[in-house]
Amino acid sequence: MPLRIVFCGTPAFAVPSLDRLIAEPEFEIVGVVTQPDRPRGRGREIAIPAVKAAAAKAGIPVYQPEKIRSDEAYEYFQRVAPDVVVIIAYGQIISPRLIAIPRLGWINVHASLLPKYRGAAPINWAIINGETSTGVTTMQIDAGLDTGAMLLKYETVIGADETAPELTARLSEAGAPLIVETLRKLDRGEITPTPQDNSQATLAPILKKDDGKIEWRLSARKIYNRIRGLQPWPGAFTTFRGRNCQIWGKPLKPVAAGGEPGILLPTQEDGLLVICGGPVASVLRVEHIQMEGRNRVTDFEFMRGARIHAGERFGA
RNA sequence: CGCGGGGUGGAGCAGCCUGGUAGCUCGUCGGGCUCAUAACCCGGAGGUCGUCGGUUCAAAUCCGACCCCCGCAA
Repeated sequence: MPLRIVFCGTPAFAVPSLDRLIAEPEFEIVGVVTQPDRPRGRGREIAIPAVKAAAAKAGIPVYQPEKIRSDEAYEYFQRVAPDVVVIIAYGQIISPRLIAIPRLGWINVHASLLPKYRGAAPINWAIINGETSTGVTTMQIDAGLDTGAMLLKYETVIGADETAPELTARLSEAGAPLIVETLRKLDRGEITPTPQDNSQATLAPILKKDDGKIEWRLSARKIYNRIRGLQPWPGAFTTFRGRNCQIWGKPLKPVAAGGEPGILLPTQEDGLLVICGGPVASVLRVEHIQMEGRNRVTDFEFMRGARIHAGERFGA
């Protein structure tokens, strides 16, 4: 008898795990639950969740409740009667009565080494905080926010220049074999859940637009961590001549340059530099910039069109 | 019908409101200067001004439709 699984998930991060579970004969995906199709992005066009597309491709029935805590959704889970529910980046809180339904519980794949970075944006905050390693943890869902007992972990080094989308893709792939192994061992009773040490817990709250606003008083290194960690949204942005602009760049080693953080230093050899703060003054090399309404361009191209005057600055 | 900005020689921009010789920086080609240079000087080539239609004696510029790109918002 294959293990009967209901899979809950929404964005692309969950797809590798779903695909892997579908491919394993010892598991049977009896249903996929995902968020409703909703208007998204420019033009407010209705977007189909990545998980829905993947489920449809495999011919698995999809259920898209507006609220998973509704009576209707409760009845759905009772009727389908899974042995276990796998939930990855679904996007809604699960109520205790739902958690109680499957005999093996609800198993979550979380993109951090718990109890660090509980919450919606663990990958982004790990990079923003300059962590050098992170990972994926499988855990049992309980009533709290990513507080359940841990099952298996995968650890990996964060590349010095790795961006959030890159790390997301890697951890997404890493989650697939981990969830398979977790379910397999859980079914055989080969795993002892390990409670999280709450005293070590940290939070990774969902990103806000404002998190991307560049504070030029920070060190170039910290700003760089934000540039890497806040992709693809909200990105790291500032203002130039009263208009918003997205910034990509990296710290430049030592450059003797004083001045207020945010001041621009156009150079012919090293491109567009910006004075940053920190314990000692630091400098960020702007590699690419995108003014609102314009395409993303290199700093050299930007300087040609913008004609930067002495003393001009970002974020003024 | 969510809000807004933009598509101008190879690149980045100005010009549009207040229609009438298409400008600037860079690149490119030729020449000059220099020990030398991505520096400097002189000269040249290169543009259906996103597409279609309308108004006008005249449209990059005003009006309409469409295509593509981007920011906000999610």
